[in-house]
Amino acid sequence: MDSNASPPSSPRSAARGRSPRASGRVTLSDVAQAVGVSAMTVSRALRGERRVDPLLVEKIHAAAERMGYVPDPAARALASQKSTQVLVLVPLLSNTLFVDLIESIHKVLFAAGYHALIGVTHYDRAEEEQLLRTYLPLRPAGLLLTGFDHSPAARKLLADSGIPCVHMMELSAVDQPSQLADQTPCVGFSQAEAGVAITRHLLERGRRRIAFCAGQLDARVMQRAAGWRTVLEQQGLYDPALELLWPRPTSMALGAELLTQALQRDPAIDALFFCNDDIAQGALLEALRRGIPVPERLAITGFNDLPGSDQMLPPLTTVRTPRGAIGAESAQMLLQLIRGELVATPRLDLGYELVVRQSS
Amino acid sequence: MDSNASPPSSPRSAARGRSPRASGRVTLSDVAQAVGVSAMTVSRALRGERRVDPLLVEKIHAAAERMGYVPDPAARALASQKSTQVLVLVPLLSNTLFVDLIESIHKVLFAAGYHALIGVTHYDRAEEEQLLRTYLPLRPAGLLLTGFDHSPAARKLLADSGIPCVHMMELSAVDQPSQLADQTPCVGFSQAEAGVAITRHLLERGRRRIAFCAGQLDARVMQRAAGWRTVLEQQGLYDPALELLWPRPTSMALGAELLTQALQRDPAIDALFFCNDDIAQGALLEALRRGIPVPERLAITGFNDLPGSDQMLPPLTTVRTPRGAIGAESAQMLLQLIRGELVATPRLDLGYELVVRQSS
DNA sequence: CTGTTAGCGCTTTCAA
DNA sequence: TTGAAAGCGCTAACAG
Repeated sequence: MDSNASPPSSPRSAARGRSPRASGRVTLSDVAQAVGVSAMTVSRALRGERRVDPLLVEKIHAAAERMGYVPDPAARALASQKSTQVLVLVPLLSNTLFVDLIESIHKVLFAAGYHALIGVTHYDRAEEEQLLRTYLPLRPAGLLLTGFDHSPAARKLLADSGIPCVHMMELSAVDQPSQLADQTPCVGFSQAEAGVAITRHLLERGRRRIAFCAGQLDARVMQRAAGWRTVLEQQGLYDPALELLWPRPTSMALGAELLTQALQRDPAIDALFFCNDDIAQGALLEALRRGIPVPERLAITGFNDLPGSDQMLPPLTTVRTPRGAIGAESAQMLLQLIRGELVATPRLDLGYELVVRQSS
Repeated sequence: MDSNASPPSSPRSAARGRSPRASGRVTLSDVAQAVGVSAMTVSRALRGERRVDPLLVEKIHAAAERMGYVPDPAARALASQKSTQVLVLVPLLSNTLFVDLIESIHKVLFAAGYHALIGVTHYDRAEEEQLLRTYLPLRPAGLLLTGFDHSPAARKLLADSGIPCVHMMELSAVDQPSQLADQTPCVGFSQAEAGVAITRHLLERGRRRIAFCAGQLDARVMQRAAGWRTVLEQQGLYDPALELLWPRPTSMALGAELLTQALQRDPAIDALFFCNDDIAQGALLEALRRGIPVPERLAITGFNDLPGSDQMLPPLTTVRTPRGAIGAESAQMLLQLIRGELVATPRLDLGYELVVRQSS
């Protein structure tokens, strides 16, 4: 046979002009050729697989570095059916709570070579579902979702995808103490217990008519409400008129509004338990404006310990929620799931801390 | 030839058991087979290319829908060297400013079939550079960056990538009014002019000793400072002692601290121009705590008109920045660049609005 | 420990 | 207007 014979043999090797479709980037086989090994070996070496000659590994790393090789995530995702993206869905970015959550997630994932793809649901199950439909085809390596409140279709998407998923901020219900807990991976704390703690604190301070004021009535807010209600019912102090629920988003202005409404509805109210610090801050300022002494005439408490709560007049009593830790631990747990490792505590309770300042 | 003859012909067609590497998802050829056309036609039809029989288009859409076909972004990116991701880099998420920016970017991009990939630089050029290194290989369709302050290496990465890019929040410098402006695409407003406007307002209110108090000394803050300085110099009122610059992040607590420092340094100061609303709010609360009458004894102004500024005691005078519009217009401009369209105004000035409330 | 082969699912290119 | 062929850059699967 003539060695000048046509195509079949080594199609890429002598290719100087490259294929018309080539992207121009340095590829795995470029590096392989330079080092004098196969592309597969380079692939293995660069991914840090075992069973590659350490000397080769070194040479390959050097060549890759020198040639400016950067792996192509699309090719990798297509070939391996995996990506390094982790989809993170939060309800909102305008609450520092979720920003803190995201920051710590990002830190843990990034260090492990994964990337957070952030989606915002605006507390809307339909929007969450659409985001899942949009981003699941990207084959994220894992999912980090806020809460458990998903549409049935979203649940199905999640289940069908088979992608590991950790739920953040709240804990799955444990029906019977004697019974084994639900094994759905989740990291958070008991929102209901935190609601109980704040309410008990107000009772200890001698408050009798404690109103619960909330906006943005998501599942977690309602759990706090349940905690509050339980305590008041135990004490025979519960009255439905003490429940001020506002379905739309929270804001400082809403706090002023709810304080006004509460006192109009029942002037005997002596404490306001707000579901979030931002409305509590607004209420505090409204009290200042109207000359209502806090805490003497009215105790005010918030939730989450957001920036500025310690600066208020008076500083706001609140519950510090461990969102940084929740983000970090969720990401860590997800990484374990992605790697197929056993998760020791798939239902991780990180607790909360009552921060008593001068507003109560 | 025996029709039972082996492989070469139609390798995929009769494949029931599929290849061992197949992902299980419905592919383009599945749809093609169902409709009885080639995969190429399905590809064209689904992407809405012209020159496909309208009847076929309809049949193909129906089949795709029925079979649950979802395009594979990785395969698409690999084959076309394009993705639908747009990389959005912001300094911070804990400032509502950037959250508003992101929200409106997301809305515009999502509607056009693109997705925002959010990265946070923490005002750190090295971190920005690392993010670019990490995400540029994803072949984002475009880039949306905050400001113009990039490391030299980052500049090179940007230039080499050839990916369209719009800079947000500030405007490129125009050296000579008569000269053609720099054509780097950007959407924002003149930070310096806004600084001038606030300072003039304070002068009009009869203030003489106006301090500039800032944290997080990024380029935009320094431009506001320059505006302030220019005005004071024109009036012969400039004094370096009036400049209180704090390199670390802003917070309400910092506002309290800077107010204290300013009055210690010079008790004659009669106005404080804060670079951001959060520190201004902190200062306002500190004034309240110390019984300093605002604005009688001390005028206080902020920047950005963040949530809560209208709730303060007294409500805060500030500059409303058009971040929503900046996000939307930047995204729109980027889409034009991606599509190779001509951009009418590559340097888009969206202005600002002085919001005079009772603190000045 | 290393290499070969054969795709992943899509789109570019060119021909009909 | 449609299709066939080829390949984007990488890795799974199997040999050796």
